[in-house]
Amino acid sequence: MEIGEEVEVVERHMRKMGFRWTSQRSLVTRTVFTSHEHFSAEELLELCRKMDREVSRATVYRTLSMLERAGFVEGLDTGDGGRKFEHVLGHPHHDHMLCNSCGVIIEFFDEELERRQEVAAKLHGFEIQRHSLKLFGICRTCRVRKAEDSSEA
Amino acid sequence: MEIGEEVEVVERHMRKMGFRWTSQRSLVTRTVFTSHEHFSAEELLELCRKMDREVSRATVYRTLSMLERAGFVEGLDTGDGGRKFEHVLGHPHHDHMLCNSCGVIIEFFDEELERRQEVAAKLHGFEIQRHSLKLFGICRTCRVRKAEDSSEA
DNA sequence: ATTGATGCAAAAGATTTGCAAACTG
DNA sequence: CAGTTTGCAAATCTTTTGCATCAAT
Repeated sequence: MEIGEEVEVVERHMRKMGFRWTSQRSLVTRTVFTSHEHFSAEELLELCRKMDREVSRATVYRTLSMLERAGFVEGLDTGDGGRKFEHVLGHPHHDHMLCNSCGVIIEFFDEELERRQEVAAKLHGFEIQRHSLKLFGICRTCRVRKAEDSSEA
Repeated sequence: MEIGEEVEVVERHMRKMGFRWTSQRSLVTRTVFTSHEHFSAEELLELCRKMDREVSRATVYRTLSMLERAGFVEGLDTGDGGRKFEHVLGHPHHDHMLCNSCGVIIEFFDEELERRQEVAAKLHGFEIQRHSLKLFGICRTCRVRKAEDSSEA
């Protein structure tokens, strides 16, 4: 799916929900779908301001939260109090590994993990609406680097 | 393990690490291990102030963060920007289900889930240090209540 | 024209920090 | 005693909100 299409899907959905489609909402939405990395709200604001340095912080925050509630964007707590976001459209579900050393975020998916979560939920009569699985640790690159550092020393 | 013992374990560990053991650190630690629910930093401050209304917010925050870094306390992002904490000593690892309706937090554990996470990590050369799995949805009680509400209506 | 959306600046909530004074080892 | 830790208040950081103005339908 190209970015233009994704933005149109969002626009149609928002209009259907009775929201107005403004140039700001279009800008923020385009920026969200152009960003193929995880971004914080402030980073999104900066990215938007590169296109239009007049957008207000409030509008970016409001639009981001609108996109999140509509399910086009998902928030990800980074474990240290921060939050990152990613777009979801045309981006199948996945979980995350976060490197405590370099901060990189790796996406992964495991069918069996998904299944077992449903099993565990059923056992408690719990109905899953969404889930969040994060593995915190050290990524391959950092492990290699550390191994090298210690052999050099 | 009784609360006194847990506090002693923490005290010994902290002293060994070269930290000083003050009345405030003892108070915060005792409060953390007395709390058998998930608490926010501000709630912990209030609980501590019930024992000693002189403790400062900064000290409670600093001690909490010290306990977290030492691994005696774990933080849990509630998905809406908030953070809750729980003590870990003598409290085996578990994951959480969070009810979006009533806010209750259910703890659960599934051996197979743990195993699969390791498998997924290995596949990416990633070394897990800790993980966080949260299922957001509706708990049994709320589901029953909703079913009743709709049949009454 | 109506009503929702924007921008601003102020407010709010959570946590951190600088520094003098108090306390621990 | 020396070096930590505390308490306070101010500073940060992130996000939200009130309200007058502007714009989409």
